[in-house]
Amino acid sequence: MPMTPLEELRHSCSHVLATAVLRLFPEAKLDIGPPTETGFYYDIDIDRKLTTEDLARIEAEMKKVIDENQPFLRKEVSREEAAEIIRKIGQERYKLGRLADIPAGEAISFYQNGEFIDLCAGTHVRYTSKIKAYKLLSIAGAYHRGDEHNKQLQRIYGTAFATREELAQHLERLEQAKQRDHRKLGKDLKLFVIDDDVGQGLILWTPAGSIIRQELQNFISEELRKQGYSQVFTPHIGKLELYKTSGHFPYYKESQFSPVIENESLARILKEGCSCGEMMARLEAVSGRLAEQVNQRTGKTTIGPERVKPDAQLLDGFLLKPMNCPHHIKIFSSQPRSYRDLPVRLAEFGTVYRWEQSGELNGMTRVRGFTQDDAHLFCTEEQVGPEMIGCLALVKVILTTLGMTDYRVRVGLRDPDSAKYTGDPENWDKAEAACREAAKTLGVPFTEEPGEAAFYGPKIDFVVRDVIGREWQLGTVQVDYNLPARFDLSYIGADNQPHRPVMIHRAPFGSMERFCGVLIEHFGGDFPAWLAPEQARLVPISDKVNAYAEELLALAKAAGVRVTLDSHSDKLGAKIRRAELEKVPYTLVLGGKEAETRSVSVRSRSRGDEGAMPFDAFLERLTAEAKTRALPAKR
RNA sequence: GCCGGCGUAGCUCAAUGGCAGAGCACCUGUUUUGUAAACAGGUGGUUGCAGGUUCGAUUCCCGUCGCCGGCUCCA
Repeated sequence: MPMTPLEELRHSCSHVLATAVLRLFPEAKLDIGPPTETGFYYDIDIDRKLTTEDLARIEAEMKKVIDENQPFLRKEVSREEAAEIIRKIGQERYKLGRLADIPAGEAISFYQNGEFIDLCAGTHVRYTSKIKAYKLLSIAGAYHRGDEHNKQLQRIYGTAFATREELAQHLERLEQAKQRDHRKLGKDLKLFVIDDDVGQGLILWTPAGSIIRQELQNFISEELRKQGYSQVFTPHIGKLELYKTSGHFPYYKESQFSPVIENESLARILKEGCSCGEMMARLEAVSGRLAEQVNQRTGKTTIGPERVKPDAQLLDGFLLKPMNCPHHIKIFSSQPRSYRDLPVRLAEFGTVYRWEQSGELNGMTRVRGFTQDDAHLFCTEEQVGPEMIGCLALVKVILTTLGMTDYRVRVGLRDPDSAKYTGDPENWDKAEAACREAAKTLGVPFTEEPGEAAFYGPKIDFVVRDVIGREWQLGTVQVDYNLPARFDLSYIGADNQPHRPVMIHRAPFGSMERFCGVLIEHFGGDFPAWLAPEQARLVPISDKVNAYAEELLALAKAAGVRVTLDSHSDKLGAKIRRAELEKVPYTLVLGGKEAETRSVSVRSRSRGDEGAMPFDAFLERLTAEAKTRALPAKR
């Protein structure tokens, strides 16, 4: 694929970067330096730690390279010549491997600018002087070939644009992004906190944030009722046995909190003096009975003999649930089901816990405990298609209501070359076809991506692009033929024979935490009235009208409005400013005039001063706005 | 988990190998205000935590915890 002019510019800039680095640090070994969506980087292996001061030096050296106006010259060579050049310039360490990656028959080329020559498919701008606006941004560690078993190189990130104005705009956008970062706004607006004493990645929802979450949950619950879902509640833990049956433990052991071992089991193994290794082995082992059952239901050796131990050695314990499905499955299987009962749709705001690596945690968007707006649908083969469509429609309604219209849909299919998938290929074909058909009904562009499926079935993900261009995987709908077999689920069909239901997992928001995080940034804290923790603020201009203000406060509260009264002795301007900074949608100014006419002067955060109106009329307007879940008017 | 950077008042940020400071917020008083900051005073700190070097460490060193930017990962 040919590079766009901007990619070409950035790629050239990364060569200039490498040129400068080699001038300053001739011993540096280079790996690769491609353009990215917003800039470029170059991965460099060098013994000294690069610092931000080094960045400034490198940037200064880059300016010289650019001022030298070096032409970029392309040279096509044979594989042998290429290896020879790489050896000559002392860059064997990574470049020989990169050379080996080039498939036979493809052209092998070098690009040279000044003294610097690099194995590179191109393309480049003609002269280094074409690079007019660039900036080095940061240094980061990056594993060679993205594999954590390889050496970690130092990656220098930078960006470049065609003009200085565009570069300045880009840097300005980065600054704006920082201003609407949910971690900053979450602190400023007191939406959530994370406390070390509670734990990393564990969100404490403060009163204000809880209102937003509760409103979202109310919203989604309303939609679920319309669509025939049943609400359920299940506990935060489940026995290890349950997750051994489902296959989550120990298969995903690395990303789970350690199990809680029952006191009796713990006492027994302490008495036996078991090592930690032996303890883990016993925890992960299953009974012969379970192995036999699961293997029979799934029709293959899902649980190998090495994991089977005598019953007397097994340890009992509980797992903080990493998923809600096993609990919902147990509700489904708690009574006989007829085909007439299907589909059974069980929904829960279910909190799950996963052991994310510490370096991965990020505000509300990557956490260790989170609440999925989860549901599991148990249906017949024939119902998979229509149910999928229903799920997708739900996600669409939600995103539209919130004004999140910039999203794409990804149909995750199995990777034909991988053996990690469970279930028989026939079912996979059917499920993939159902996903594809359902996606078509959305009227939104979608991509099919092999390798993106879950191990138990294909899925449809909604990838939302936020205001500053980042993509977030939020809503997801997944088809599952695996768990119904592992749990031996059945329903009685019209033929009076047992049949295996199909499960659909779906979560329109994904998790409340991530979704709220993205939503905070989406609105930049300016929530629509229905979500705003504080919907209106009464601002008396002097304490002469405090009594009137108190009266309105009581009336508004009685009408269900989230309202406060600012009775500080500040001047009006200061109160307005405070309300603006706290992003309250409506500020109601009260003075003598208003008190006489039982009115309020309305200042809308999105539209400014709107003049006076009767208080009752305002209440009606706000209530309607919240009820219809209207989006804030554009400024 | 890995690489790098950073941890000073509730927030934003100063400062120094020698008594830790400002603005905002908060409290008190004065002011009674008409659409983005009235005035004055006051409270607030084991400088993330734990060691070491030193007469003396917030500053230098080691460890640890956390945060930030990446990498890896995300059923």
